[in-house]
Amino acid sequence: MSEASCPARLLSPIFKVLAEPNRLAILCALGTECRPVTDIIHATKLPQTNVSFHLRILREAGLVRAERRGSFVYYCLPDPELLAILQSFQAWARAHTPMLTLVEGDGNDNISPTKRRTRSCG
Amino acid sequence: MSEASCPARLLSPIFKVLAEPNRLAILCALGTECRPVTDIIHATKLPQTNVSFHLRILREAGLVRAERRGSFVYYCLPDPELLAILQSFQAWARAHTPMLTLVEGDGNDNISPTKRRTRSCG
DNA sequence: CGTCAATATGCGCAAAAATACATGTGTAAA
DNA sequence: TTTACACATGTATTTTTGCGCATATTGACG
Repeated sequence: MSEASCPARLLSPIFKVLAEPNRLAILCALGTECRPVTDIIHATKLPQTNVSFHLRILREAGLVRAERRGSFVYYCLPDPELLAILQSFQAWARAHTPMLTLVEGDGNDNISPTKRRTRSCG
Repeated sequence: MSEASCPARLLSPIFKVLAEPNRLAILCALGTECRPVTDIIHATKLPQTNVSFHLRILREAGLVRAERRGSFVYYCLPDPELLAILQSFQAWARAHTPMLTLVEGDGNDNISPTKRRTRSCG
């Protein structure tokens, strides 16, 4: 059980691509359809060069696919299941991380582990 | 469909935490059990300060929980479902990204979209 | 109380990554 | 072929982030 069954090296580059808010916004803007870059620019309100920059990273990671149609380049997800996975992940996040835009938490997320002795996990 | 249903702002910080290979390795080293930091250090072969550094980030993200037992601090996942989600993600990655440690791909992952006219998505 | 082991933190640095700006490329139409 | 539009790329700059080192804190023990 050294690292063969550990998804670290496999998932890390994908998570690194998905960690960028603008890239996630681009994926969401795409949804399940193919859309030209101009649409993405309008949907995300990002400058064109920035959108192209992120699209390249998404493309090289295999998270989007590009096809030219005339003078437009359409981008789409290679698999709609990716959106489903993202949403299930989102559901988990909603349930387990109170560190959102919520005004305040119970203060349990920023304690120093040196301070507690709860002992409920063992 | 502006950004309320878009998981960008919600998932981005979590992905950012998960994007670090050593942090994923720590999560994998934890598995479903609670283990003291020393165990994690041995399992990951990382220097102690580095492990503590990453553990803090994981803790503040709500991805691990810390409990002191005597002079040891045990870390564990707040929810075993996280591992399941990671594995489903891994399954998806295996199927959709040939950009792994594979010696070579079909060359379809680094093409410039300016070069192609496949037209199979419309 | 002094010491040791376990763990956390502050700081400086180096590497990486994101953004903006300028520019290049390709395609369609005049 | 010239112009205009859609998109990509290269470069410089700034910000972020991971790491190592030294050090501080905490608890067990004598």
